[in-house]
Amino acid sequence: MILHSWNVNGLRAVAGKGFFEWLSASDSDVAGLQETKIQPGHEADFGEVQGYRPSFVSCTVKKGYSGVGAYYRREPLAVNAELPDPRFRGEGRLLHLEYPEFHFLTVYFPNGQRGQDRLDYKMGYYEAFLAHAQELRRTKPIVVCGDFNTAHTELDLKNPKSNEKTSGFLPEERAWLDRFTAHGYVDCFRLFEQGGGHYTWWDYRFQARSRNVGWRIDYFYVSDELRPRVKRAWIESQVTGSDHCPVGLELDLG
DNA sequence: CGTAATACG
Repeated sequence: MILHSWNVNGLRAVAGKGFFEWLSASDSDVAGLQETKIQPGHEADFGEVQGYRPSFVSCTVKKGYSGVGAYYRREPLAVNAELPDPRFRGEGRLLHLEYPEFHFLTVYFPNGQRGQDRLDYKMGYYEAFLAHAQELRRTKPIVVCGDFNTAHTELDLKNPKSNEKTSGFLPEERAWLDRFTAHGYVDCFRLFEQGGGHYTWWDYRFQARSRNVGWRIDYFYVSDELRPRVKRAWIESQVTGSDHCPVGLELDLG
């Protein structure tokens, strides 16, 4: 089973820059998307295509903001939107597809760079998400992918020193990823690659991408019950169209 | 610099 995650930074924009060609060639069973920026009611513009069915969670509080979704060719048992905690509903940040073998969660975690209020919201979202994942995990294993908006270690961004006070590499944000992994969620990419220089996001400014001045902030984590099933995890850094690139996971479900 | 609406990342 092949899974993908991609922060597309506007589905309308990437649709004109090869998104559906990428999906068709991806061999993906489920592709989770973040920052779709589709408004409520406009989901029909991005319907079934090439054997894939879509599901979207739009932001209901800001036009053209946030939003997550998925294209899948394997039908889920159930579909849910957003976290149960009412403080963290409405921005279109979580899509949950339930499959027989696991819960598939795709998430766009808040960006904390706009100010203290948004950093507080991000940290609160992290805690509420962990509680929700732990609750779901009581029934079956978890696969979670998406834009976590935090680089975990010094290996996960080009310039760790100069970003120690930047949201996305703050000690408290990194400490939450420590806590998350301590609960038994495995960073799948790191099962296969321990070196630095592997990134999933590059600033549009300063020719950051051509210079590979990037951050690894898009991840696949699995709860450790699934760790023996992880066959492959990778970063598709050659795929353009967004300031993020896709990441992939292959599971051997036997 | 870029998306999509004039804010946000």
